Amino acid sequence: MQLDERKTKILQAIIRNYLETGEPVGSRTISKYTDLNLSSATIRNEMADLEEMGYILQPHTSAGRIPSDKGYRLYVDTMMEDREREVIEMKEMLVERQDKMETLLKQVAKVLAQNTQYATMISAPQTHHNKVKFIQLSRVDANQILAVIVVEGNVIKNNILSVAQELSDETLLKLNILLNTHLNGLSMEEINLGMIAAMKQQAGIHSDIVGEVIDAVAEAIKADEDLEIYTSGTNNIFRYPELADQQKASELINTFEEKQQLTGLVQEALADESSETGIQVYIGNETPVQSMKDCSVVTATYELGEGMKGTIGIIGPKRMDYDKVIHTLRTLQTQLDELYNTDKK
Amino acid sequence: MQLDERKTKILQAIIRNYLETGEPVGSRTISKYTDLNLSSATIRNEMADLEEMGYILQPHTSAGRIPSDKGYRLYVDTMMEDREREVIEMKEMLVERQDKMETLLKQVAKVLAQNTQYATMISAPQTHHNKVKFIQLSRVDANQILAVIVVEGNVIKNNILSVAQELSDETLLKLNILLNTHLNGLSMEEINLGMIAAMKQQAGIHSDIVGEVIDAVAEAIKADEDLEIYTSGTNNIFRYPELADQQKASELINTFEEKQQLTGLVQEALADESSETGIQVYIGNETPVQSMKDCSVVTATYELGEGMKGTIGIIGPKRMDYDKVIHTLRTLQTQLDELYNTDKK
DNA sequence: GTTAGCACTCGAGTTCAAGGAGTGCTAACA
DNA sequence: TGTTAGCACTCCTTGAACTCGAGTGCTAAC
Repeated sequence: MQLDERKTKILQAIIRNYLETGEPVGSRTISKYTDLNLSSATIRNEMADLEEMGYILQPHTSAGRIPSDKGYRLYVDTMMEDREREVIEMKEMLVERQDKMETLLKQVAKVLAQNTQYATMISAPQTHHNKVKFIQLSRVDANQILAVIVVEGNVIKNNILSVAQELSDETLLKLNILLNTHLNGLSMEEINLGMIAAMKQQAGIHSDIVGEVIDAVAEAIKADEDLEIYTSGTNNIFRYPELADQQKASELINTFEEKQQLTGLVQEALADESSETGIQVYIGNETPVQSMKDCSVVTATYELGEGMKGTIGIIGPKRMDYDKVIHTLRTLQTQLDELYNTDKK
Repeated sequence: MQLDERKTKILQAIIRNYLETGEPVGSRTISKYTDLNLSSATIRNEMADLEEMGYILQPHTSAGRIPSDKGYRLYVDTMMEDREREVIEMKEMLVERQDKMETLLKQVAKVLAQNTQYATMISAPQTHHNKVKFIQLSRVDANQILAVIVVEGNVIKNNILSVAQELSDETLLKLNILLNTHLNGLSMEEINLGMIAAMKQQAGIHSDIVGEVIDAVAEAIKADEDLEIYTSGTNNIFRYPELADQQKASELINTFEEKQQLTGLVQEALADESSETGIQVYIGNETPVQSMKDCSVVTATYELGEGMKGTIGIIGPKRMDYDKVIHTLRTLQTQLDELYNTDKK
């Protein structure tokens, strides 16, 4: 069987209607809804075909039809209109110039959740590919040393370490020079054992302290291997009856709380380069996170220059407003881009 | 009417039973449950009295009784046995030596939630009363300066600031000395405008840059005025049917997400010094957070030396296991204390 | 003061019928 | 040959009536 133009129009109408109401839609509704001027009987025939083809399904006999995952998929891939919508100017809300990355990301997640009425997540840009820009040890106390490491993208990590024996100003200066000459310009992965050994040797009598220091530096650098994820709008799921029952709500909320469960989403989004826009749509079982099998997930990757890539995700019911979500994410991508660039100036 | 011994025993039995089951408890149950050897009829008479006195109430005629807020209050204040319980050794789980305060607190919240099966929150110790210990400016780039501020308790704040004109090494050194001499040993509140003006003057031709720098420092210091709160176990509320309906669940989850709504709890807990143990119990409407009017909240303050005080909260149904929760919190208090002290070594 | 007994209340759960939305099929129509 | 009207059928939803049982309050007897 072929999906001719009329079938397409009917399917589109079914999906649109279902997106709005969340109720199964019957033939009579469609017959009035569209400009096809067909009777409900004809629509019924077509609907039977569409069901056979797997685009829609009936929750039970004598109920209307709802889109299947396959139907949504078709809709997202080919049937969405690129209708212009007023997207609330998120930038305005964002540019209160949050210096801290963390606050910015939290803010983005929140604004996005308010905007879309879905649950949102955003992963902090991964930085362990970034190069070390600057290292400094300073003495805070007689036996406490503060290590500050700045990497590209102005991400700052720091660590306080206790040393058994007091270091002189001179030693500290030497160590600073040693660390900077060896490590500057290297990415975190490039720092290896051989290099550390070499540095220890050069440090001479202070080699044990260097060891301590380097360990601390390495630790500070590695600290955020497990990526930070911020979420917002979790309780928006209660807006959609199909997700709001105890079982599902509990699972979803758990997923949002145990954020590492969301890493799968981030990996997937970053890995899949198929779409040039960096926007992906996962419908139902397509999503890599088990607890979201009754949801749809839209992810977008963003980039804050210098290769700092992160992922934004919107999680809602299958009948989410794909047009709006995708459009919003696009806008957000460009706005984050602009924000980063004006930031540079 | 007087609350004699028998009435007390019966009330206690009602509460105990209700804590376990969550169901209204009837006279027959009590008559068998206790060692009083009274018939259900007698119990009924006593229950009528207890109801009149306001300790218990009936959801509807012909249902059993449930404790009122007043009943719970009496129970918590006077009737709890200090029965020894096995509290799972949280310390073991904590002492994986989390250097970062943040990770430690998140861990505490999580372990506590797993332990008690309630929702938990923990506020980061407030540091703006603490004294500045160390300030350092370093040049990262031609026109980027890194400001690092360490305050008592080894809390580190940092900020990258852009300067229009490049600063020489010498200027930087001067500025560092200037900042340290003026600000060291002061708490954040003690830094005022007059002092800043004086510093600007001393900086001479660099006064504008000093302004910038000090603004940045002030900003970095003030950054965490709004206190950090970490939560865990939100979805535990679904374990208790009386909290799990859509309306309440949604509100509660929202409160946990919009963490600033929890600040009320923290303020209250820190303010109220009535109990020497630092443990407070809020039942139903007693809680300062509106959305928790159907819950009970137990808070404990903890102290990590050097005046860094924070708050731990456990939020559950009114029929929470007060004994266990309070006991667990006590243990946690001492363990955090020990952890801090071994940390110092 | 305690208890047995009994009538009564009220919610939870079940059954049943009515109502309605929606379907599939058939036959007639253009 | 495609479209449509019509009709019987299915199945969910709603609400009323009913039963059941837990629990109560009250009274009278012990």
